[in-house]
Amino acid sequence: MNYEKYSIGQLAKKAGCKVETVHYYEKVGLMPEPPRTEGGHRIYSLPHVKRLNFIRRSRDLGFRIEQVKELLNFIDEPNHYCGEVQAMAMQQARVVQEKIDDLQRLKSALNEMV
Amino acid sequence: MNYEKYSIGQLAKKAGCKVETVHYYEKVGLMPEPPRTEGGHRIYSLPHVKRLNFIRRSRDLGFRIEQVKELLNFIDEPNHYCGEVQAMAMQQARVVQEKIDDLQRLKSALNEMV
DNA sequence: ATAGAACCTATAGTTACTATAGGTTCAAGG
DNA sequence: CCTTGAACCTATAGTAACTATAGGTTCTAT
Repeated sequence: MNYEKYSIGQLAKKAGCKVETVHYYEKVGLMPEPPRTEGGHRIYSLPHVKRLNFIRRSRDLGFRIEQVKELLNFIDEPNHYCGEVQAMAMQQARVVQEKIDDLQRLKSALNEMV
Repeated sequence: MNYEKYSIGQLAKKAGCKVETVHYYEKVGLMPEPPRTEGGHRIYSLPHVKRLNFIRRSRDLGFRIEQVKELLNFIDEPNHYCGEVQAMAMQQARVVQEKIDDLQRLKSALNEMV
């Protein structure tokens, strides 16, 4: 039952980003400070991989670091039942839908050219 | 038949961005150098408004400046019939579709919380 | 004619990385 | 065991895409 462990290089590779980017995300509080080896090397496990993948995808879709933090709150937060949290999730879902609509229009424009 | 004219401030307002951003886009070659008044103030018209709106929406969807330039090429380019241009348009359409899929997944995740 | 809002250029600061420097740790072969 | 080179460490500088500031000029509306 003890999970597989990853070095920062392996983690970065799995998420398709640079080691330095992971350092940066740790500094700004997007990624947690993980356990370390005796010598000080960072040790990651599966949840870290998933979290980093989520961050990368969100950033790639045009969300700011602060917005990604808000999105991650919904994942970290255990009480989804609170009305305020639900309202925020709905608001974010609307933002996402607007982006989808914009992309659909862009795709149509591109396809019309072909 | 002579079109409505806009100052840089009016243009920026219509696209929901800052005057400085328009200056920047001109510097990096996304926006053209427009005609000027005697005194040197920039004069814009409707096509500029449309172009700036397109740039802003694309940037907001996570496209880099260089990618936006490529997308604008499809709009500026008169010969859509060239096979190479069509292939590039199709490639871009696939990139856009991937972003749409990612956003759909994110939206589902958010809606599941509500 | 003039006051003040909006414009001009140039430069410095911010965000989100990305690259470099100079040193330490780890792991694989001898 | 020992060494050697890849991967890691921290800290700092550089880049992309804005954003803000400074110091001055033009435009517009009384």
